[in-house]
Amino acid sequence: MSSGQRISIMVVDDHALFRRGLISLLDEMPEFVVVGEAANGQEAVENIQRVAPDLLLLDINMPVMDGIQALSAIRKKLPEQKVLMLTISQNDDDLIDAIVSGANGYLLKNAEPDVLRATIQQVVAGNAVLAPEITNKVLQAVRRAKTDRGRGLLSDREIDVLKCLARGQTTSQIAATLFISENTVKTHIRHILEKMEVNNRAEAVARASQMDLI
Amino acid sequence: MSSGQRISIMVVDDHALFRRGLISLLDEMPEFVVVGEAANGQEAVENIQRVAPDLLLLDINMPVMDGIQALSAIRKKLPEQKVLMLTISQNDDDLIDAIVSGANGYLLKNAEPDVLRATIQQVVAGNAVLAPEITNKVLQAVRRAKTDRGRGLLSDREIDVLKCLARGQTTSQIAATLFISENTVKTHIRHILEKMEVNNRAEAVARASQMDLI
DNA sequence: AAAGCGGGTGATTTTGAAATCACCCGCCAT
DNA sequence: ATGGCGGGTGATTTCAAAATCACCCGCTTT
Repeated sequence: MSSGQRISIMVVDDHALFRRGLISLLDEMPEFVVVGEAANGQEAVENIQRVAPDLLLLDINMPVMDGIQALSAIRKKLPEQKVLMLTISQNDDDLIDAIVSGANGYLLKNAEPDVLRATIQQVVAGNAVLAPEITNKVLQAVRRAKTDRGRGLLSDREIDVLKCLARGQTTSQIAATLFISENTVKTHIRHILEKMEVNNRAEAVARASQMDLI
Repeated sequence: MSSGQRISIMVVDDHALFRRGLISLLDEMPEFVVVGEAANGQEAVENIQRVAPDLLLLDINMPVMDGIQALSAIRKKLPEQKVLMLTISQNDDDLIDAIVSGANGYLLKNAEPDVLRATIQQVVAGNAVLAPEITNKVLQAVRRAKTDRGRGLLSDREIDVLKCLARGQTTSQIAATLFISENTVKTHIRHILEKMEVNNRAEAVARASQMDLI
């Protein structure tokens, strides 16, 4: 789409009244032109190449084929296609699935028309845009992922030792607390330092704290 | 801060000219009042409780103590403190470290004043806000994390089998391809279905494709 | 000089996952 | 009835990580 031309949009939603209302709204905006519509994901996948919109507005919860499956299929066929999810779902799994499947944006249906307009323009311009509440969820997901990765990195015993370190215990105190020898504690600490790629126990504790491991 | 009052801000940046310029800019905005400043993370940590701003504007690359370390320390002391990173760094590690350490927003120094104004208001209102380029990076990080988790979930052999399944091969064809018995292939498939929490091989292939495992 | 501390190298045993395979069953097509 | 297919249960061997411990060294404090 060259400079000055209108952005072409395809709208996918199973609720006819919502879809048609949205199309009316978009048609009233001089920057956009609605070039296609579909009532479920399967229709979207079947028609998108023929319709060739600049941007696909895609609901998630739909019959026949949901928005995530449709997105996956579309992403395979059209790697550069801009897709903006427009849904009521704030469900973490839906959100992560949408992102993993290649969504360029995620907006909630409670957004104001002006927000939709600005978001469409941003996404077409190459930026990822999330609804504010969704951004919070994504950041929380990133934090959880880091904590989970950390937990997967260290064994239960190593975490035990790390917790003792965080309480300021010495090697011999930790040995007494966990009923193991000092030499065992030192070996666990060695593995902790290796796995976390840090140089000493203070750094390990700082890193573990940051990762919510302890 | 009650309705109608100005948002109080503390600015942390090691470059005096930038910091002072930013403070002038913020002071010109009727919605804000700058109540404190610091030239490094350590000063920020030391002073924030006394200063008690509604929002902390925090650079990352600073001497003495960087913004990430400061953020971690501040987050421990003041779990509800709003912190908006303001940095030039688009480095993935910095970004993830900031998020993991509890940043409420991440803005780049190339943002326009109006964007800064709107972002501060959004963050104080409880929303997480990221610069557009940063949102893209976060989404990519989420995708990578999912793929990495998938790779960590399955052994190399299981991935081999999954790739064969994706090519449409049958159990006996896979056995021939990998030089193992059909029974071995079936065991691998069983473990794949268990680990991915799916019910059949088609679902496993769909999920693996979505996760960029194959 | 000795004790206490953290950091380092090396070893052995145990444990659980990985990788292998056999066999059984139901369904469908021939 | 038979063959081909996917799904299921169970077993054995191998291997790498987990968990354990011994010993040595340098530094600091007493």
